[in-house]
Amino acid sequence: MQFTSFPNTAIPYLRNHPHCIMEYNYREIEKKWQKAWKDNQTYRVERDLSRPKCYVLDMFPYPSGAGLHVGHPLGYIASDIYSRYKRLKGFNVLHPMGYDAFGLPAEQYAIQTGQHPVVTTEQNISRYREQLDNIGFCYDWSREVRTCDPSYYKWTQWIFLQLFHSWYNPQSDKAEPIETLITHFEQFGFSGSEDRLLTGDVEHELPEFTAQQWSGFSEKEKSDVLMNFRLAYLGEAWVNWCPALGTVLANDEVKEGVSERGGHPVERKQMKQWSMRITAYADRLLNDLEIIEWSDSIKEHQRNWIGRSEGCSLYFQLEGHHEKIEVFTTRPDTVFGVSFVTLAPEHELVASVTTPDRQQAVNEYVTVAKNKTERERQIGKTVSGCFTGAYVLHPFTGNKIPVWIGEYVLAGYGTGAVMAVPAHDARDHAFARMYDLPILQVIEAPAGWDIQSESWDSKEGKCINSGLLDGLEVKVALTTIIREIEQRGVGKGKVNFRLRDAAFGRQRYWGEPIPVYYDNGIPKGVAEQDLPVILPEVDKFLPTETGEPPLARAAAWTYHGHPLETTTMPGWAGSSWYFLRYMDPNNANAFADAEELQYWGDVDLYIGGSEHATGHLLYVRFWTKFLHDRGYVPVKEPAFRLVNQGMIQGRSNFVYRIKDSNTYVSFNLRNNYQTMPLHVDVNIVENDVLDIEAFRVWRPENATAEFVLEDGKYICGAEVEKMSKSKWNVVNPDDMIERYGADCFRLYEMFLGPLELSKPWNTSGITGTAGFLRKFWRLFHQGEIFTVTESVPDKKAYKALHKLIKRVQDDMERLSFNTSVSSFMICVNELTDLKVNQRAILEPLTVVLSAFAPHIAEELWNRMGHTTSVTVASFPHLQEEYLVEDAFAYPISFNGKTRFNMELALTLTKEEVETAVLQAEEVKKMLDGKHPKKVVVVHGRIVNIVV
RNA sequence: GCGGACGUGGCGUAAUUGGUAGCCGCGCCAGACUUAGGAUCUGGUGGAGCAAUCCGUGGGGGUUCGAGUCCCUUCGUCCGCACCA
Repeated sequence: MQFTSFPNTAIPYLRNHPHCIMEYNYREIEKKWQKAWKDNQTYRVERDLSRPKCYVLDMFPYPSGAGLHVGHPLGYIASDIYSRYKRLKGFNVLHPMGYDAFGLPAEQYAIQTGQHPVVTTEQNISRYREQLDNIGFCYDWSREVRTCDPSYYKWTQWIFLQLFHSWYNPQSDKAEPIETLITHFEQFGFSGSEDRLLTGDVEHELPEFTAQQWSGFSEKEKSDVLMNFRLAYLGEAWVNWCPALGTVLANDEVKEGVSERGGHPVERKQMKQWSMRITAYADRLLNDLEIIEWSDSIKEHQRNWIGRSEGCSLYFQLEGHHEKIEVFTTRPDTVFGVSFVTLAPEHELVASVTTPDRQQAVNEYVTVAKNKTERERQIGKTVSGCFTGAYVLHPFTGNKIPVWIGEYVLAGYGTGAVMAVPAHDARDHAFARMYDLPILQVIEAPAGWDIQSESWDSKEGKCINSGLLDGLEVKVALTTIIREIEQRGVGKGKVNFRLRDAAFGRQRYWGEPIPVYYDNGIPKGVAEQDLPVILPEVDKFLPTETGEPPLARAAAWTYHGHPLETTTMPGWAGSSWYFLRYMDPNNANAFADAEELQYWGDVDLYIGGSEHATGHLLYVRFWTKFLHDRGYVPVKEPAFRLVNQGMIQGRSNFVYRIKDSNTYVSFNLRNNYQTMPLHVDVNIVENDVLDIEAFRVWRPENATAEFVLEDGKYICGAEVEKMSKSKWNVVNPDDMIERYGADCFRLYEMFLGPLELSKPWNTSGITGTAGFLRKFWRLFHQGEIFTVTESVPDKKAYKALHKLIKRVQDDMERLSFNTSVSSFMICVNELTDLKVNQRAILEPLTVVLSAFAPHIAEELWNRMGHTTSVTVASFPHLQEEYLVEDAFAYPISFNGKTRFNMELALTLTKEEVETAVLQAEEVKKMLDGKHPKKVVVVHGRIVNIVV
């Protein structure tokens, strides 16, 4: 373990002047030790093969202009405590922090003010750092990373190039260099859409070619073919276009049809676009959820987002055309119930299959449907559709089946076409009812079920009217029909995913440049040795007059004379691998050294918000798996254990003004008047009592305010809302620390409740933890004098201490921080009652507390004569013998109801306890001469007498 | 609609394997010290009742000697996803 020696100046501070600070002066103590830790680089961490590693990571923040409120540090405090605990337990703990510094808000601000995002980002970062430093975290700041730093994004670009130069081989089930694919083409060519090489989101047709044809292709043709396989690729894609932000957004950046940042409308648009083939990893992303310890809710979100469904594709031959319509269905067992086929309005066959007489109606319908935004489509859930005039032939019966267009069919899922079975699908049913299409029952429904008025969607029942399937249960029918479909060559068993490839290009300035240039229209990766491609200066952070992204404004935005890509990477690029950079943050030759990667491995504990469930947490898993496939990192998953801290909500306070007056009525009297509730700054309210003087100066118009009081006080109303400026309920950690100290603040945040739970912030409770720290401090002082004795403590004192040690150990593994804080309180209460001031108790107690309240612990540790930091102490060894009891007050219950307690030696056996209990006077009285039916004795727990 | 989380005093919460429900803290009540208290310290505090006692973990049912904890059912709150074929 690294030995941290303290400067000599710190030592006489205490021993020579033991009485110089008599009361707990947190301001002085905290400032002093924060400086000492910094000067001594106490939290610096190096690879150390002699000790087990532990990697504790916080999701790094986006440094916004608003700074931190009390909700933000919750997870940081938890991870800090855990890190300190693990250090005391002998682990070499990597606990870094950095900034996710590229992103939209800084750029929007830049557009409004002309201020360069570098400047505002820098300012926001220093503000964040100041606030973080106040709390006394044990981050190794020498490892800080910023995603906007060229020495960092050089490697983000490098990883992009690896993705660009790789493809996913379904045979080896991993990513490989694109060269292995080229070799394959050179030898075997490509056998078209049935080729097993196609993976992920490659649904569109890629014509087959022979090896010979391949070698005859031009460079451009080869590039176009390979683009269908690269893991980072440029392709036509339906994207979420946000006109207000002037950029494309990924699916997870769109919530309810509007942009997550700013709430602007988003529309579907087909664009040439850089994308990430995350769909190639869909199965592994799903399956490996089994091997990681993440919360059920996050895993469920990811499963939901990936959306795996098993079924089959099925071709319907168009009558009078040589084309077929391919549908995807999870219910091929209902194929005999198909009464029409529905295409998405965007489906590519719509134009060619529509008959002349239907042309006008179809055109009108498609135009209306296409122009609707996603949001409008979601809101207007009315059934709508249009007949194309075309027919397909049923693959089994040969019957003619009409082809319709329906808005309820999504272009982006499956093949954009469905076989409609109205009898067994509620959506098809609604459509059929609307347009009076036949409803053919093919699965038995419960007796009395009217299939004409409601569909039977359940996967239960026997097949009827289904030829070869008749009499089979659904589950059996499914496998039977898929086999049959494949034998007839009309389709094949298939797994479909909801997950789409991720849009990667952003038409914005403040992001990593994509290291690609165009050589005669052929996209090529910038050479590794030329990285990083530095973000250029531009005159304005706006698109060009011709609508090109801001980077097109940069002078000489070229690479060896070729134009460079003008879109930039999305916010999630830099955060998809930062956990790796922390292991070796200053490496100029690699994103991280292989030995560092090997030593630190994966993140042991990752703490962050659940809002990243389907964005960051999916992408970081994807990139990790990719880098693993290509042999760059040893781990398959970035984080073994993930915990989502709950949100801290605001607790707003209200005052009640009488209408058209400047008079305010106290809460319980408000209904006697016509009043209007108004938010009042929670910082001038304590325990719901308004500080009237502060209120008068809060706003000029309040100077003359009058009050209707109750019991001489003005009581405010309260409500739990989101913490936000406009609601005047923001509580700033700096204010809390100024008033109560960082240690107190840390304890209180943890004391609020379980880490994962969302809860409102209520400042009143903090006096409890403040009182605890004073009480703790008083254990070490007699009046004004620091007094810790060498005498031998009472057994009871040892018991109190070891009870605490046991609790904290257990709690740390469960991440139950709130119960630990309460155990500290119990312990200090007990030690105070016992008047304990012995070193043998107080020293280990200080070490245990140091993980939670490091400043006060360091100070007292120092006062006890130590010249090294408490952070390099060892967690006290639990001695169970102090916890052993020789007697136990058995609760004696009758029929499960406890009546009284009986103190009995724990050496007594079950039988002896039973005898002793039955002889007791109280028991005889309760039994009133009757014989107990049964006596249950649980040793050391309870006695239950059944009468 | 589907999925997840959760319902315990006035409030935040605790109860580790099914074994004394309400630990710890806030608030509240009383007292001490004080010119004063939004300071500090001490004691009390689930509800009803003078009391013995009774009731009590959203509601109902079940398993068990024993259920806050397990099972079924129902209601409510929060969070996801949502025409995903």
